[in-house]
Amino acid sequence: MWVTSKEPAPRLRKSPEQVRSAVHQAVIDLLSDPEGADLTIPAVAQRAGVNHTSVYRRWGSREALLADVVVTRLERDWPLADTGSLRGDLTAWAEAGVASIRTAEGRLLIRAVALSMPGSATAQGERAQQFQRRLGAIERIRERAVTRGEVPPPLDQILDQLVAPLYLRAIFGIDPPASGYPELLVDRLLGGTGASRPG
Amino acid sequence: MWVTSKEPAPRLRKSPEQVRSAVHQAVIDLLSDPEGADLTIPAVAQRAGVNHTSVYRRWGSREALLADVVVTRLERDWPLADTGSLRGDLTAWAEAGVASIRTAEGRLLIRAVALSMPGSATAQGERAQQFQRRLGAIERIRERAVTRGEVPPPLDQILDQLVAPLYLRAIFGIDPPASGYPELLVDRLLGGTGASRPG
DNA sequence: CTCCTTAAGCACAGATCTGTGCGTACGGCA
DNA sequence: TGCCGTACGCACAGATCTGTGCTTAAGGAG
Repeated sequence: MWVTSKEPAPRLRKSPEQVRSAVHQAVIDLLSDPEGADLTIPAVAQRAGVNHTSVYRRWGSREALLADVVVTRLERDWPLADTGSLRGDLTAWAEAGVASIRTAEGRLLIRAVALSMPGSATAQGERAQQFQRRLGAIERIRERAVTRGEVPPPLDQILDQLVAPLYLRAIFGIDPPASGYPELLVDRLLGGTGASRPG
Repeated sequence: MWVTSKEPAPRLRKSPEQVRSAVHQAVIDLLSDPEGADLTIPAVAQRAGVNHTSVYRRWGSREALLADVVVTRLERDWPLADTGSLRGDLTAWAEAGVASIRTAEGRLLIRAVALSMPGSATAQGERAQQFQRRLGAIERIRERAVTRGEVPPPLDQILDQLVAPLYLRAIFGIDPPASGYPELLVDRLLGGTGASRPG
């Protein structure tokens, strides 16, 4: 009894880059697509068309994988602009954020920033630290402003009035006002028209 | 070969209320205590000294259990005050929030509000809706203000300037400024001293 | 072309989670 | 006191996740 085409199954193998790309996309898909798919490593691997051991060995854990995807995509989709002024930089940053929030993927990524942090209370310092890294863009904006001779608001205030609204809306899926939102936030932060100019 | 004390193991059983209480506390403990304990139902049950089937049958899923704990505790720890004025109500609400944020348990609960939502993008509407329920306090504060003849800021603005900073700090474990923070937030929202008085 | 390092795929197994059926303790009620 | 519904604990089992050892394909260096 012969089985036709008994070739030993070409076993086509993906290159490391293909694996990386496919797995990343699979994570996004699983976060987006089904209702409450629980983003397990076998599920990701299957969706990516990759053996699950490849994922286990490369990333080690679900947390690490998620963090990798989030950092990679967010740094690509929510970049740091350099417009030459504090107000311009903050507005550009907020605009990029609003644009991200308006896409399903963007909301998922920002939300995952909160989820991907180590979940314990003991690790609260870690979480703050990781988040601070994500806030590197804000810090650099402030530093550039100082170099220029501008006086930026303290980080706490930027957190409260610019970062927090964007993150809250992303996490809970609340649409931002239809138009002028980035400018509105920056105006509230810096004052009506241009209050942050040096003396 | 006789085994000494062959009594059939008294099989001491907890009452439903004891189970509920022990399980709730176990969830809090597991969220707080270890590094990255993953809050599985067996783990919760073991920590609570309860059979895991009890948890499965009563709550059904990890998500439902977490949501139950969060709602119960938050409504207890972050209540809604009635001070007789919009400014007073908002300040009291913010003060309660800051107090919660300063405790490890409070941060965990608020953070869990975000985590306990159904994780899919499709269910974004649901998440917003659930969050809106948590915002019932804010809505009631606004309604009472309107009844009094005051003109409260739109919900969006309260979200941006009062709710978002508190939630962001809770989720990412960023300590609020040492003193005067609730008043600071409310002042930014309503204006320096008492701008929300009716005409 | 050959060697060599890297990493993907396969087979297999232990651990853990999830869920079901059954017996029975507890509290309320007549 | 006896009956009865609720729901807790136990035993057991299927599914799924997590991880290991091995083989082998792919790409670069000499």
